[in-house]
Amino acid sequence: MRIATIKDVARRAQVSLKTVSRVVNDEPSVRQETRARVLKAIEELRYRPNASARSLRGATAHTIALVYDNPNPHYIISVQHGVLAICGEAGFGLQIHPCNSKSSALADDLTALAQRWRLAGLVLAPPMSENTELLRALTDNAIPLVRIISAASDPGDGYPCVYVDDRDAAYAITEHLVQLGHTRIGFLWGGKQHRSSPERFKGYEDALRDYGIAINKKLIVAGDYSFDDGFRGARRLFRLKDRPSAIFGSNDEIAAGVLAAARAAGMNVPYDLSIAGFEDSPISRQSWPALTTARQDTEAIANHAARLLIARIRGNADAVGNEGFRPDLVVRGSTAPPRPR
Amino acid sequence: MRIATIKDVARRAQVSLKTVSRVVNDEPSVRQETRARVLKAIEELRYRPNASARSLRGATAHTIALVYDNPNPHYIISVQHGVLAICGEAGFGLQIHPCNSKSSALADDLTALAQRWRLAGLVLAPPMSENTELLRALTDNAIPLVRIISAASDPGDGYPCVYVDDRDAAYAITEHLVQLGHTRIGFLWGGKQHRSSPERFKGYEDALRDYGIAINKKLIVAGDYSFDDGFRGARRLFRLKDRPSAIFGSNDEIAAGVLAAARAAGMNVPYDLSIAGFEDSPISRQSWPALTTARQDTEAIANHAARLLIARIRGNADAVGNEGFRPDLVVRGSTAPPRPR
DNA sequence: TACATAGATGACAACGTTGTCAACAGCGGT
DNA sequence: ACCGCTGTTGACAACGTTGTCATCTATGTA
Repeated sequence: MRIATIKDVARRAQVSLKTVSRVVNDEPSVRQETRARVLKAIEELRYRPNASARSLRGATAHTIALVYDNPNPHYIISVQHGVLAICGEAGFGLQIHPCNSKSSALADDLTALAQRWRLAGLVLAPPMSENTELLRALTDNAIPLVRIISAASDPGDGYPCVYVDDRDAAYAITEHLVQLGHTRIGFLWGGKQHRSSPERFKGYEDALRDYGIAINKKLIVAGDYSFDDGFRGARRLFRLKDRPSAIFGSNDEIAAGVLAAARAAGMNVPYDLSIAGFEDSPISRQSWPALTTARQDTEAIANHAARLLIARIRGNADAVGNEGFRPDLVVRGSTAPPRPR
Repeated sequence: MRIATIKDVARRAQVSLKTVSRVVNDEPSVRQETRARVLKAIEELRYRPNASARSLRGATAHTIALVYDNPNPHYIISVQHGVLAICGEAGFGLQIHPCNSKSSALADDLTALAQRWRLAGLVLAPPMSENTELLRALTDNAIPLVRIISAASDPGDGYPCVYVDDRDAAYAITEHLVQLGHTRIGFLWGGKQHRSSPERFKGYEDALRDYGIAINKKLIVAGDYSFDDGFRGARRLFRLKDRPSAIFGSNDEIAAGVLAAARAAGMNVPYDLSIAGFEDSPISRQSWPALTTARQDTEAIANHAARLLIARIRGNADAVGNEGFRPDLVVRGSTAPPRPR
């Protein structure tokens, strides 16, 4: 069965192509009666505008891309759904584009992608969103973009963004541990190329300083936002003469790794060791005990990013970022006061 | 900077539009020398064919959609990446389309989607792939599709598919438990609308029968492929007078729920209780002890589905499904011989 | 009555690409 | 010299839509 075109609708409704176009695009100056006739024809023929023709006529396709390189499926799916929801409302399509953030050809790849599909713009997830060189290359090619970054405020570098205050949330988590009575609190870093890592560390550092607890470098271990790194990092901390009584993992995966290591070492969480994560990903709820963490409303963040991008595409160059998303502390069973010595 | 079109290339290479088109599409009958001249111009102008124009000219866009309604992010991401890899090779774009498998408007939604974007075809993930009514509606609208299903062989109902032999793998898992010495083996069902659920149950049933162990209905609990159902189901089994010594959860989420319930009940896994899952999702590795499970190579399965779809789109209507994917048993720390009474 | 004004509608071109067909050159065979 | 072939190239239309401009009608005003 041939798919109906605007021509078929025009013939059936006894009007010109242009009038149908006007009805479809909700343009004014169509008589009520005419509009009704056209709508009826559209309905009867099950007419759907051809996106290819539309985008050929206009300068760009009504499609944006989501660019990411992040091993965390739950996070990515949330971002995807958040962006998709807005795309759906706005009549935009979405292309997903996982890629290698370390590739030197990234800028060329993305430019080629955008040109090939005449993409209207890009949403960049971390860590791509924090690669200034890339941002400049894309901007030089006049590709609209919005990025999701970790920062306390809009960095004001001219690249539009939606920002999440990881520092503040990490502060809250550390504060929670301190208030439980912990003073020896381990910290496991996330990946270095993610800006969220130093932000979260800063929150940890600031909280300790504010509560008058000295930073102990031995309690701080590098890592890469992975379960295995959490496991290894925890083992390293367990070998210290003076073990930490609490460990703050830079994300839930790391914290789950710490939990596994604690279990392997025969420790009883939270009594022998408190553990906190970050993100409120499913793994934090599906551990036993469930992990204290910081809830990030990733879908809302992605909603915001997509809305911002589409507003800019539509010509509202002043459309501005958010007032700042701030993850909320979620206290669960993995944290408790330290065991008295 | 304006994006170069085929016209610009033609002008610069001193040839006609059509000749450029021939070079771009690797058509024969272009002199070596001409081809080189055109390629040079393409390079210099960084020309990229406009996908919208191409698809407007042809019958459909070079874009397919992946349709799913599955709460498991790891599974979905794997399928996405598997499909994307093939799309990349073949020069196809991908639209992702999460949806509600229970929606009655699903067939209409998908038809509208396909028409609007002039999609070349659909890849359907479970459980959409197992909804015959939907398949018929799509086929009636001449929308090419390939589905990923759970079955021991191609059902031969005319809808092309890639199939995964869940029954066989579930048999292997059950056999593993039996061979460890378990005779009271609990089974937690997955979601009813997933065809994989009865398949996995069948594997459990068949193995028990083959080893002469009577099926005990009390040990079989309904569920929905979720952690929480695993938790609840396990608690129910724990209340039995004669508890199972092993529990087979229909997927890793369920098994992780069982593990949490066991932990909450103070049991020592695997000595007090053996637990097995299905899928080899990250949660199975990130539990402690890590879960015995069946490894599904989801990306390879998705690769295959995408290849099959694209072959059919390209006119090879006889392109046929796989020889059957069969998940492999992966033995980890969560299973051990039962404790002697 | 004439005239300006606004509202409704349509004709037409253009977006970038590819399929169809025609043109032309060079070649070997009659 | 003529024919028919093959290989190479280009002119042109068409895909479905929307922006531009022109036309036409009805209405209100001088």
